[in-house]
Amino acid sequence: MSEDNTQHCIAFEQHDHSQCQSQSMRHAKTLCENRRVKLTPRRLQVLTLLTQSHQPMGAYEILDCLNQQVVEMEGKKSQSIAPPIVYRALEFLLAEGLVHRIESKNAFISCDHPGHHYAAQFLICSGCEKVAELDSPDSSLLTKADNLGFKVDHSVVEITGVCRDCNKNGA
Amino acid sequence: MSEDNTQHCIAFEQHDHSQCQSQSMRHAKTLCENRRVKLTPRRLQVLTLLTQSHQPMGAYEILDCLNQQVVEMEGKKSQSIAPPIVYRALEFLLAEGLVHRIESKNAFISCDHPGHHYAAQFLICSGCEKVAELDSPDSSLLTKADNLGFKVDHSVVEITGVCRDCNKNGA
DNA sequence: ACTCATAGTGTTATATTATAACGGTTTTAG
DNA sequence: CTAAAACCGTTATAATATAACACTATGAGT
Ligand SMILES: [Zn+2]
Ligand SMILES: [Zn+2]
Ligand SMILES: [Zn+2]
Ligand SMILES: [Zn+2]
Repeated sequence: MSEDNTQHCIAFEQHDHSQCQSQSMRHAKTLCENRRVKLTPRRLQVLTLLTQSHQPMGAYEILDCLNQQVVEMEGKKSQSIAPPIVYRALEFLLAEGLVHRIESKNAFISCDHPGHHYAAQFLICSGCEKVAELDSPDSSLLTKADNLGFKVDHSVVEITGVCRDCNKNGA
Repeated sequence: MSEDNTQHCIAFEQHDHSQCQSQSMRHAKTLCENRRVKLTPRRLQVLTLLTQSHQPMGAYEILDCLNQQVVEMEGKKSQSIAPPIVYRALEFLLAEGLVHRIESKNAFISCDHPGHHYAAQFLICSGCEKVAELDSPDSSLLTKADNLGFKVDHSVVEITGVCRDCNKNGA
């Protein structure tokens, strides 16, 4: 059973995030082209916000950002955007595995590792509020479920605690 | 690593539930006495509902039951109970590990295995809507987190799929 | 028994998160 | 050029959760 224990949690580590972000966006575009699904301007706008922050955002937080951008673009005249617009974009992004929902925070985060989105696993630091996706999800749980004759559709794994950096600093 | 694979998920199995329920209640009472915390009438009332159903209930579903009971007791005259009453009872029961929150359903379920409530793990059947708590939670995930220098406070593990019975029947 | 502190309860109002329903516009397939 | 489907925008409302305040019961110390 001894799997590779060298996990990388990019969101907890120093990294060139502007490159990380543009890579995510490129990846998303390719993925949508390959699947013949449409990454429309709205969806792109929401995904861009999420990849930029690299952290969970609430639906209404995203909504506020969109409205900000509307003001900047069009000068304060125009109507403000309504919740369904955000939820619909999120629905698409979730379905394509480009975004995950963090159930214990009612929030959404862009996927770091498209490919195993059906079994994403997260570490959530209560110190710095950062959330990191495990890059090699643990499968022993799913195996156990399988042994019970349980056919897995989707798994939610969210571990809350204090990350290494916050442990160092807080001590 | 080869752990015991003989999981029992009592909520998915035939069992004498009225005995299961009264045992849970006895256990809760003893636990509260030992800890010198008060299982007040309200808290008892909410816990009773949850152990009776042995399934997740939403806060407002619980609220409706309470109001039902008020009507039965006092004849329809009296005021109806308000949300904070339920949420406060739940807050207590969660803190004592007598109840778990199912994040992916915004619902609450009584604990089958008081003792490891810090690391409960659930199987959620989308066929029969039953939810079962694993009686020996998998620890390999928590170990991985630990190896990353992450101090775990609380873990949420909720696996959605189709249980064995529903697989049989649905095929 | 009196007094204060604390924990529990009840009530009102409101915040936060999410969806239903409808109509218009754009895209796509035939 | 249509007709169907997908997408978008808007209004209204549903579902979930908490803030704030006042009252009551309990308990410890005097
Ligand atoms: Zn990054
Ligand atoms: Zn941290
Ligand atoms: Zn039972
Ligand atoms: Zn089932």
